[in-house]
Amino acid sequence: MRYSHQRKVIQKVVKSTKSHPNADWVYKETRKLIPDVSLGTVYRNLNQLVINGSINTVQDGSVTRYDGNMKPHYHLKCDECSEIIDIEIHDLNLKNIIKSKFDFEPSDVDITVTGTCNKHILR
Amino acid sequence: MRYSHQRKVIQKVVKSTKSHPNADWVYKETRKLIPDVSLGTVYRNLNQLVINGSINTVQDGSVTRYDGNMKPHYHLKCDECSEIIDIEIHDLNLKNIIKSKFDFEPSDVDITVTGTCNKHILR
DNA sequence: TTGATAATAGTAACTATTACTATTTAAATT
DNA sequence: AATTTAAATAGTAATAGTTACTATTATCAA
Repeated sequence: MRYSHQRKVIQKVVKSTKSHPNADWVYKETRKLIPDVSLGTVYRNLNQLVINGSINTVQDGSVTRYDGNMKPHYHLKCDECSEIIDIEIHDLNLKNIIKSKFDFEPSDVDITVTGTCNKHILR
Repeated sequence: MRYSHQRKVIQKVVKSTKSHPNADWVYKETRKLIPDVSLGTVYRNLNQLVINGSINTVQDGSVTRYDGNMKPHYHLKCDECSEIIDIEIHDLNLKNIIKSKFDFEPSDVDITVTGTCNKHILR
């Protein structure tokens, strides 16, 4: 893959936030730095960055969000404010459970817990 | 909600399979039984069946699939054949872990494990 | 410096889904 | 049983998110 300034900026934009932005947000942020970048370029580069392992996706209903956090982690999604929060849980051992119990060779475990985040829990 | 023949048939179609079909498959199957059913009717009724707790959804990338299995369960998705398989794991205790460790009130846990199903594991 | 071709901007097209509207149907009321 | 009412429908248009296309521009190897 050849260098491109647009891709470098798009990667920086995604890595700059923990908000799990969608393509449109990335497009708007990138336009602040490269005013005539096109939406197609943003989509193409987001896909390429995912393929070459620089960023991840989080599926939020039918829209794809992007995640610059490359450490293994899971997601909490608040029903009230739709915020997506990264969490790290180790020793969950889910891959081994699945491998032994279900005759399936796991490559990736995706966990999303929906509920209410601390901003909306009344105390 | 008023009775409708279309909705009854759509529900039966979804409940008749473990294949987690998308709306278009449900539409085609329903047309075999009600030839002039419209795609809009299928979507509207699928959404209503989800709301009233008769069926569930599984998000498969950007397309919504439907699941007649109402027992608590998780999903395995094969990278080779795209098949989605229901699995039951009990005592995973994830809600309690999250509640205690992350200041978040969980309502639902969604787990999808991608990998290779037994049809494609070479032995 | 030049040549090959990957990447781009801008736009059109596509896919999954929802919205709209005149007509039909379920079911409550007479 | 006939009438009324509003929910549900078929058919179609519209929308949102994303991908494809094409002429032009930029990277980078020779």
